[in-house]
Amino acid sequence: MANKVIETTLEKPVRTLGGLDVAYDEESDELVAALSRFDYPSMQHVASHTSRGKTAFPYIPGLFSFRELPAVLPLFAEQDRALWPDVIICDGHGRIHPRRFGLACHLGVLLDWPVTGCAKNHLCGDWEVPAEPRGSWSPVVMDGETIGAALRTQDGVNPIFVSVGNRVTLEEAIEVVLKASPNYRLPETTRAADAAVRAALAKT
DNA sequence: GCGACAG
DNA sequence: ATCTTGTCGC
Repeated sequence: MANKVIETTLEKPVRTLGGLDVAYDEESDELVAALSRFDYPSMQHVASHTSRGKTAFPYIPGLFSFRELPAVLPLFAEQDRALWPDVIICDGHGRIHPRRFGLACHLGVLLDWPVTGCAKNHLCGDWEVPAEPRGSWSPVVMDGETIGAALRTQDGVNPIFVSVGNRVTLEEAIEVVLKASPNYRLPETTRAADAAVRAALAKT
């Protein structure tokens, strides 16, 4: 499946951005997935919608997509492709993965759509701490190949990990994620999706 | 054998 | 991811 990842420049200018996140309720084995939508590059929040499901796979590092994708896919199946955000930002890695096929790649290949990975923590690969200023980044290398970047989205905060999911270049992924993170460590897309899943899970 | 390990 | 008090810093 990793061979099906297409690492190319975006085909059209980005006008909308999407963000994904999932929240769980261990007690009921229920989970909620959310897709947030933003105008780009204005980063004005347009809307967020959620989908409920049942946990059916445990969390295993390296097999993350098998846990979250079943809950995420319905968010796209319910919509016309023309309404999908131009670029989707996942809350997990893309090519930064032992088999170079993380959640963002898996979703990107299944949808055949531009997707970028954006994780809060390191999974694999060697990297150096980037310079302090916002926008600084350093490559994440594995087997001599650059598979992603450690990106500083705000001065002095810990870097986040950006990597190609599908149909974008690493440089484009870094630019989009940085512009989507004007005020906080995480992209507005991820923050909005996170707020949506928590709110939905709260009223259960 | 030992350490690392997205959410 | 989720739980959960106090604490440090702007």
